[in-house]
Amino acid sequence: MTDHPPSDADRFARARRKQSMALLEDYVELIGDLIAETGEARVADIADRMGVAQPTATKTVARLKREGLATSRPYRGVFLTEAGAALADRVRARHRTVVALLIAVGVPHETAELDAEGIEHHVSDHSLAAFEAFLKRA
Amino acid sequence: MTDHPPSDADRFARARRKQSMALLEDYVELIGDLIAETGEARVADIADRMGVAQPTATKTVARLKREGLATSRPYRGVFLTEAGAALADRVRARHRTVVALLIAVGVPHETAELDAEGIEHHVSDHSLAAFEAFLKRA
DNA sequence: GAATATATATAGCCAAAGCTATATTTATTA
DNA sequence: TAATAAATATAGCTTTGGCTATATATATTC
Repeated sequence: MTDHPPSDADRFARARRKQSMALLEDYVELIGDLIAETGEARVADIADRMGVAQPTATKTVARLKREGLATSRPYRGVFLTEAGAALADRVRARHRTVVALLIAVGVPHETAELDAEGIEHHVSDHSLAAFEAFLKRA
Repeated sequence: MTDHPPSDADRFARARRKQSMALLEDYVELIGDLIAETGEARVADIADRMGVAQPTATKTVARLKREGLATSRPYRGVFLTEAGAALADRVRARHRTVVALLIAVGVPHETAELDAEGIEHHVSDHSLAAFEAFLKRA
């Protein structure tokens, strides 16, 4: 039971859920990058790299903390929890695979990077595995 | 000039713009489908197929009207403008191509349909052309 | 044609993600 | 160390996209 093909409504609901994760994924990946690059993730740098105003970044960091992905103390930098760091790693790997697949099917490099930014959040583990298999045999 | 490679902020801003179009694209496609299938697009049917409550569908139809994509009169069905119908056609074609590409690289049919729902909105015309070329020579 | 059922609209709520303006805290430098 | 600069936080606004509850209009059926 519960094995009927997904309805339109099911598919849309799924896409909405993925979308609500997308921003969190981008933030944890960026915070991981900043820590790797500069040793710390400051709210001002996060805002700058995300292309948003500083209070917007502050607010989203608060959401990351609520969701158990990051920690921070007032007027100090932002850090990833274990869960946040693990998510960042998965997101980074998925991003690379999506870009590689796009290039493999003929999308120019720069376009691949641009489109991947939105696409990656909607690629399931199932599809990701298929992409990796395709890239291996291509 | 203005030809430096896109920054992170540029890419994120682009993905945000695409996302804000996504819901409108889904609605016009669905409205087009309903009209094709049943001769009319009623708010109750739109809500049902989108998997949202009826007032949510009403509100989004209002936004479609504001954006010049649809028309409607109180307690009557919803219709697409020329712009709305043209968008629906483009969206439908893009959806088919994205599903076909996913299948071509080895993603199972049902997963392809599920993932395409979110992915399609972030596939640029440039990538779409590459997908079509790949499918042709595959 | 009046009663009932169905469909649509409206009111009012919530959370997310953006913004500007301003207060506060931390860091730097004169 | 006091003044200044820079970073962060907070307040308060907007739009979008959800929701429930309820009012109103249209359709149906007795």
